[in-house]
Amino acid sequence: MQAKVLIEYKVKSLDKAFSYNVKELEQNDLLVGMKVKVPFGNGNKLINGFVIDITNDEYDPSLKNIDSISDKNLVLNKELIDLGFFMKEKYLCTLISAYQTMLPSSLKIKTITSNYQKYDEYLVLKINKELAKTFLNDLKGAKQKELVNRLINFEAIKKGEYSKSTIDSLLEKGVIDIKKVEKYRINKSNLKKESNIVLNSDQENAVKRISSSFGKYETFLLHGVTGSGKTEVYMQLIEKLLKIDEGAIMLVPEITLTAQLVNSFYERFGDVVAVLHSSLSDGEKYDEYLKIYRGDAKVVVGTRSAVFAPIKNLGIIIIDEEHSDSFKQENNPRYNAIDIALERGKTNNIPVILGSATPRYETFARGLKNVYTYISLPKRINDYPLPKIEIVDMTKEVKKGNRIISTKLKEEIDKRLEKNEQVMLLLNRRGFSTLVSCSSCGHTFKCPNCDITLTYHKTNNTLRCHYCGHYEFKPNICPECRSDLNALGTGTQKLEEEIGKIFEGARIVRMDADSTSRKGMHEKLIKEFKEKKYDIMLGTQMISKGLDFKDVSLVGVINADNSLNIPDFRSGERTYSMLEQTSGRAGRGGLDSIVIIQTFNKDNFTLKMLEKGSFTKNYAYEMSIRKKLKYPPYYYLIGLKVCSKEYEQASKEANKIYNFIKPKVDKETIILGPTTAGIFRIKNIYRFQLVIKYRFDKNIKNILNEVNKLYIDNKDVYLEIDIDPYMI
DNA sequence: AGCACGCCGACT
DNA sequence: GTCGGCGTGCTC
Repeated sequence: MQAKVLIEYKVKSLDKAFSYNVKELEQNDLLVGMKVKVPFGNGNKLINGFVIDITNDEYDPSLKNIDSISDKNLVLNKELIDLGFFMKEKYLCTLISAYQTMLPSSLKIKTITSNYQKYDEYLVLKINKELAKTFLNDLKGAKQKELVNRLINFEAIKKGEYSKSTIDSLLEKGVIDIKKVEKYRINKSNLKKESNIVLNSDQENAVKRISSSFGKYETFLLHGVTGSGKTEVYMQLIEKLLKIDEGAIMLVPEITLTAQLVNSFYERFGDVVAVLHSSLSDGEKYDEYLKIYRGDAKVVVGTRSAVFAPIKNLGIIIIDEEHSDSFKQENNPRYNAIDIALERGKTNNIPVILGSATPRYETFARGLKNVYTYISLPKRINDYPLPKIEIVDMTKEVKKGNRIISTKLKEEIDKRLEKNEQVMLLLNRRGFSTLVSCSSCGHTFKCPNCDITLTYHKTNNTLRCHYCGHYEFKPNICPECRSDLNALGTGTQKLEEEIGKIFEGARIVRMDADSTSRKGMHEKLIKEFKEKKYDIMLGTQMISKGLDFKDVSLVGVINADNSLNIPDFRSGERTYSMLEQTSGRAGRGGLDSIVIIQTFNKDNFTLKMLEKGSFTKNYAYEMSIRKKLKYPPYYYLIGLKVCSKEYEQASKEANKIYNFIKPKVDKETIILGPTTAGIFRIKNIYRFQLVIKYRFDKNIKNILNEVNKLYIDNKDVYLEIDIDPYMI
C-alpha cells in the first residue's frame, strides 16, 4: 500500500504528490484526507503532509515510509479533497494552499505547537454507589461527606466547587476520580425560540419557491430592498432543513458588522449554530470547527472561508450581501467564495442563495437572463416606507462657510434631536481628509516604499502608510513652500470634535477601526446606541451594513465623493451599492425618515439614480458602458501581476509575458498593459500588471498554465494570477 | 522551503 | 593552505 502525500511547503515547485510506503501497522487507519508526518529531503526531516490518494501498489524499497498519522480524528472529506482540485484548476493556485485555506489556522498542516482542546473537569465516583454509601460513615470531614453524597445522587459536580484538600483526600482514598470533559469555548444559550414572525406574501413566496428546490442544485438571486426581511427568509428555510436533519452554511461579509444577525441565529437555533470568523481566537476557531466536523453544529454563520465548512448533510448555502467585496480573497489562493458556493451547490445537489439589496451587476445580469432564479422582495416589512434621499450640493455650502455640515443636514439633525430620534453619520473611508496636503501649494506626503499617500494620525502626530506601516513625524512647515501645515482635514476624530461643537449636548458615539479595535467594543457600542444612550452615531463604512436600529430616522453621508473618484470600472456600481446600503439604516422602525447625501459632484449620474431610487437605471447605464468598454459581465477578466525587487526586471518580464501570450490568444481577446500596478511598489517590491479581457477563449487557461510554469522555479520574479479580479 | 553540493575570495 | 560566501539543484 502506498500513499500520495502533499507536503506543507507551499511553493509552486513542490506542489505535487510524493509517494510513500504505508507501514502495515497503519494500513487500516490511514484514510485519504488525513494529516501525516513524512520524512522529506536530505536530512529526512519530518514534516507534515496531507494524504490525497491511497493506492494498492506494493512496498517499494526506493520510497520512504510514512512516519506517523498526525491526527486520526481529522479528515478532510472527499468533497473537500475534490474541491481542492477544482480550485487549483480554476485559480491556478497550489493544491496545498487550497487545502490550507479550508482549515482554521489552528488545524492547518503545520507543526502544532499548542493543545487547543479545553476541558471541564468533573468529579465522579471511582467505586460503585453501594460501596460509596458504606464509605460515607468512615469519612470524617463534613465537606467530604457532602461531596460523596451528592455524587451518589447523580449530581454533576465541577472540580472548582470543592477545595483542593477535600478533593485530594478523597482521591487518595480511591473514592472519587476526575473526569475531563471536552468543552467548547463559545457556548451560547441553547434556548430556542420557535419563530412567531409572520411572513408577508413576498417573503412567503420566496420561502416556498426556494424550498421547492431542496435536494437539487439551483441558484437564486434574492433581491430584496433594505429592511425587506431577507434574514427571516433565510431562517425559515434553515428551520425547514433542520427538521429533515440537513444543515446550512450562511456567509456574511464581516461578522463584527453583523453581530446582531449572529445573535438572532443563536436565539433562534441555539447551540447547533457555529460561528467562524477571523476575530475568534485560534482556540475558539478550533472548537467551532470541531463542532461542525463532528456534526454537533448544523448551521454555520461565517465569513468567506466558512464556505468550506464540512457540514454533514449540507442542505443549502446562503450568501448574504453577495455584492460585498469581502467574498473575494485578495491573497493566495485568490478564490471567490461565491464560486466555491456554486461548486459545492452542484456537487451536493442543493440550492444556493445570493441575497442582496444591491446585487453585483454580474449577478443581476444572470438573474435577468434566468441563469439564476430571480426572486424579488420589493417592499419593506410591515410596509414601512423607504427613506427619502436628498442630494446636497457642497460647492454652494463651502461658499457659505459650511465645510463639514450643510445647512440642510444641520436642520435635520436638530429636528431629530428634538424628537429624541437617532442619527447616523457616515464619513466615507478613512483617509478622507486625514491625508495631509498643503493648503497653499498642494504638496502631499507619499510613502517612500509604496507610492501611496500617507494619512495623518493625530494620537502620535505621525504620517502613516496603510500598506507597509511606514511612518514619519508630521512637520509643521510644508517642505515645498514653507507655509504652515497645521490646518488639517477631517477624519472621524476631527469630525467628532466638530460635531460636538455644533450640536452641544448631543451624545455622540464614534465607530471606526480605532474605537472598536478592542475585542467586544463593537458589540458594546452597538448595544448602547440601541439602548439610546447616544443620539448620534458617527462612523466609517463600518456602520453602512447590517445594523438595525428602530429609532434612526436620519442618515447623513458627509462626503459621497471619495468612492466616486476611484479609478475602477466598478466604482459607479460600488458607490450606488454603498450609499443604498447606508440609506437602508434609516426608517427601519417605520419612522418618517430621510437620507442626506453631501457631494461636490451633484450632477453625477449614479447619485441622481440613487436619489430616484432606481437601481435598475443605474445598472442599465453602467452596463452600457461596460458593453462598450468590454468589461464584465460582457468579458471575463484575468489580472496578472509581475513582481520583482528590481524595477528593470519586473518591467522586462512583464513585456516578455505579453509577448508570450499575445500570439496564442483569440482575436477577440484583449491584453492591456503591461503597466505599473495601481500600487506600484509595496515593501520595495516593484509590480507591473497585465489585464486579459476575453470572451470565449477556451485556450486561455492552458496559456496561463504555461506562463505559470515558466516562473515556478524563478526566485527573483514572482507571478501572481488573479482570476475574475474585483480590483484592478 | 530547506538543505547539500560546489566553486571563488580573504583570513587564522 | 582553510573558512565561508550564496548560486544551483533536488527532494517520494
